[in-house]
Amino acid sequence: MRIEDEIHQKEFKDDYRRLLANLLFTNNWVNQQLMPFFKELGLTLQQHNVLAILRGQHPEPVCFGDIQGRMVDRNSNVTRLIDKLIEKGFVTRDICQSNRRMIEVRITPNGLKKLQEVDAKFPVLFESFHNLTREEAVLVSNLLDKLRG
Amino acid sequence: MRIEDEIHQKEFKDDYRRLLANLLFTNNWVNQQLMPFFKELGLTLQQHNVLAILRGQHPEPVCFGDIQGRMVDRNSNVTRLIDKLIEKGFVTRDICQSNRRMIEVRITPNGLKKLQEVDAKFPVLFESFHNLTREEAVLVSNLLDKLRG
DNA sequence: GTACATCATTTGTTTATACAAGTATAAGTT
DNA sequence: AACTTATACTTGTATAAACAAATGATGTAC
Repeated sequence: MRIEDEIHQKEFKDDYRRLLANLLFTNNWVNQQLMPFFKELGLTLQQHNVLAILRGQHPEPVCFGDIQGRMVDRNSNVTRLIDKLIEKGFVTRDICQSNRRMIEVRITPNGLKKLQEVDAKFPVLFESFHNLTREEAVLVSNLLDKLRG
Repeated sequence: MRIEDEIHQKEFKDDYRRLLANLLFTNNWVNQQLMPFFKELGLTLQQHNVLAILRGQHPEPVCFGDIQGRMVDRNSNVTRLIDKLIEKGFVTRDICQSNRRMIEVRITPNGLKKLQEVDAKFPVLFESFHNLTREEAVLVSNLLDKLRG
């Protein structure tokens, strides 16, 4: 469905403004599919992002700064995210002995199990993305890279 | 800059997951340019969106439902957005006489002036968008339309 | 015209975001 | 060693998002 129809706007002043509206609108659209998906699994999008980062380094620990630098949403407050994940038993935190300012975060077996649960249900989540061919997905992704400069 | 480098991830499992990460990341990137821009002008992104919708119908009023349906971010609480805009003197609200459940919202001269102020500074905001050619902007926009189905 | 469903907006509550300021450790300087 | 600066994380706070429930006006069925 064209963005003009989605937001009941006849036309945009130029193609760049149309793209801006489309990006923001599409992001909301994506989020509204992601949020209930992750909620059902007892995670938020950001919490899942952190777990995936930790699994990527497992069994090595990751410190807060590295987590932040690898997160899709850079504005997340890592301290509070990790607090939540500890509550749920998905990660552990320890003071790094070589630099006591840093915190070593590790994913637990329970955290890994939760990620497998997420992975098992991923195909459902990605159904809508297959409205684009693989080639188109690559094309959009590369153009977004170009947009950011 | 490639999304892989932005979030320090070597590779993605598939092109669709890469696109998902790229969409979310790019949206955050866009927002971090938009937010300070609008903040400096005393508006939020959603408040500006409402004002632009009202200007589109001016001098006709717009009711809450129509505002919601035209907003880029559908989750916004229109009641509270309008409250803020009234505080700032940019809109007025009146009960619709033909259907007293509805609220007629109108943009004020001050609201129009604020929008002109925004428009005057828009070119700066859109500089980064010109990393894409007009053709590329159209292409991405159309592919996003296709993605949503 | 009373009862019931629907519609348009409002309010409440919980959680998350944005941003600034604070604390503790480490590293560099004189 | 004392002093400054930078680093890595924490805390506080004000605002906004998400979601459910409530209010009040209108339309519809009987």
